[in-house]
Amino acid sequence: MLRTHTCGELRKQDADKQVTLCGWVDKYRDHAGIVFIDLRDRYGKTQIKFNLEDNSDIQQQARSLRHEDVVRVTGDVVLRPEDMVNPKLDSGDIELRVNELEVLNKSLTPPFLIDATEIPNEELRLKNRVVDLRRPELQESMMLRHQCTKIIRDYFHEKDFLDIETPILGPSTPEGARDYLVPSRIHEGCFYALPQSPQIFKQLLMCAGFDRYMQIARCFRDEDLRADRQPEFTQIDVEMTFVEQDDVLSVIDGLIAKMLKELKGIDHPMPLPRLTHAEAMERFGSDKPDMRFEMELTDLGEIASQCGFGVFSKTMESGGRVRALVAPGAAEKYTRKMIDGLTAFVGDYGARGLAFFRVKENGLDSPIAKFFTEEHQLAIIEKMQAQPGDIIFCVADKESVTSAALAALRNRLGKELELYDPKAFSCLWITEFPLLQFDEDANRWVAEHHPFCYPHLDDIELLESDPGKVRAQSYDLVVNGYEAASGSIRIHDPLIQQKIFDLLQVSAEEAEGRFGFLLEGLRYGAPPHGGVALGLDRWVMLLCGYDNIRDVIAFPKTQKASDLLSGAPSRVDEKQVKELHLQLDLEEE
RNA sequence: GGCCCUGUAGCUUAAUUGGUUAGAGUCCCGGACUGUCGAUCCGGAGGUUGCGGGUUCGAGUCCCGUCGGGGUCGCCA
Repeated sequence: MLRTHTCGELRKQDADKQVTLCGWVDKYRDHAGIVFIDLRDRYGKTQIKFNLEDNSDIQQQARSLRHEDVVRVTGDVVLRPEDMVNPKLDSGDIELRVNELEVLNKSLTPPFLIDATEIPNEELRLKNRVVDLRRPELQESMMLRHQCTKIIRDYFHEKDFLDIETPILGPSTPEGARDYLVPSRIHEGCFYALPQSPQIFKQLLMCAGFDRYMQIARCFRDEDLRADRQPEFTQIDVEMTFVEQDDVLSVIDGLIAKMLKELKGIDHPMPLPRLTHAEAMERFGSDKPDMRFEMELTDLGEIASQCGFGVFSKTMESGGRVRALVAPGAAEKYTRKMIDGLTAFVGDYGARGLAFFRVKENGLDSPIAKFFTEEHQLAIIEKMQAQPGDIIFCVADKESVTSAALAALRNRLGKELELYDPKAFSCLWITEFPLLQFDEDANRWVAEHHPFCYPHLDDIELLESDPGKVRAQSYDLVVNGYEAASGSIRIHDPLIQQKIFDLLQVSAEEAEGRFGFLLEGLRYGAPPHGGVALGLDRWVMLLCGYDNIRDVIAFPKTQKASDLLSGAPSRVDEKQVKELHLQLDLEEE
């Protein structure tokens, strides 16, 4: 080793030792006669000093050191004078009195400073990711990510799970997200697809008797990006044999308890609370409600039907709904102009308007209050359990719009009104998702989760009579309003699997062609099985307290799915294209 | 595909809302300084205001287009 110690480990008790450190020049303070440098590596910082009286040659050389130079220094650990101790530094009791200096690599002037209190814009950071990754925030998020996967691997190992790898080059499957395709050189006109998840392969591992499987698996989806979505991301993929839903959930409960305890010192109530999909939609308008605060939706349909406000009564007549939420103490904080902003905001979710009432001691204050009798006003206040100073926001529309708009409004108000501790964690399971959803455009049923979910046992008969009412044995883990895991009990019976494909209008022939290898697996003694996949990136993001997944990925992609560091994706040689039997149809420049 | 925000020295930003030579901090370069730790002090360099066009006597500022970055709706089994 070129060093005897790291920059983070020297303490009082190391005084008088001769040591060698390597690291980056973090800060330098040149006083002519004495030069101080904070030397940095991933373990911490140690102040090193060059005294003119000790060695004028080395001291002279030290004066030319600049940010990010890489150096190796040897010297004596000395206690700092008592009044020169730096309490901000873990190693602040000591410093290194250098008597040998080797510049391992002189750095160009970095595009931005590592210790900057001002964070450079993200484009620049991504282009210069190597420098960016030296920033303490990213160093910490990478370390936390490692701790996280370490805990996960240990946990599943202790519970007899096997880590088995599945193919990256697989078949393209028709349902679901858009695939990233890889053309085959050997098979003309054929393509591999990168996995959207190892779903089918892990089911086959269950069929093969591996009983308990886990993998930290990279997944790829060629869809548009979001703050919490990257085209390639990492799942903690889990599958178990001879289990029911409760078994899967409690294994994950144990993992979450361990992660929150060991990484954040949090004792989350266990088992994690559960809510059916139907109840979540009714109470929060969302299948991923942020449970750090209350603010539930309330149905005002009864009053809306009777009132004199045409928008409300007509919505009810046409089979829509009028639902509302209470923004506690918002009456003073939200001006008319700000409420107009909220109206535009819910417009993004399809709501054509946002009715609001300021709650007073003896009634409601609103441009539309005149359409409501005193009796109705009091009934609304009673029903909403509103207090003077609150604002009641209502959306009247078809049910799906009231849900989407009010759920989004709830999240926004919760944040703006500071209704929760941003450092808190609140997890819950959402269960019993609908198995199918009717796609109006395609005029057919599509799988809500994926086509391998086992229907709820009580609903099997509905598959024929009323497919939209069939609940799946599926579940999502929601953390602070983010979908942090998702899974289901799978179909292990090829006949039921075929029935689902029929409903999805996937013909037997097509199913055989696309999923034949799964169906075949199910035919040779497939055991009941089920599993779940956790979004690792999102978990690390939440554990770090970030609202952006890129800060927990070493080399992330931009919203347009390019890597500003490597330049991917990029054009390739015509020769490579030809070898793959492809022809590019590009516009001439 | 839609909507919104954004782009000014290497970096973080200001520019009195269309008005003189685009200002500051930091970084960088030079000088001073033997106990700093956001070192301090003095001096210097550093700008095609992303790019292209338009309106105007005059554009960093307004308009159109375009490129990059971000947020979001659709999309994401």
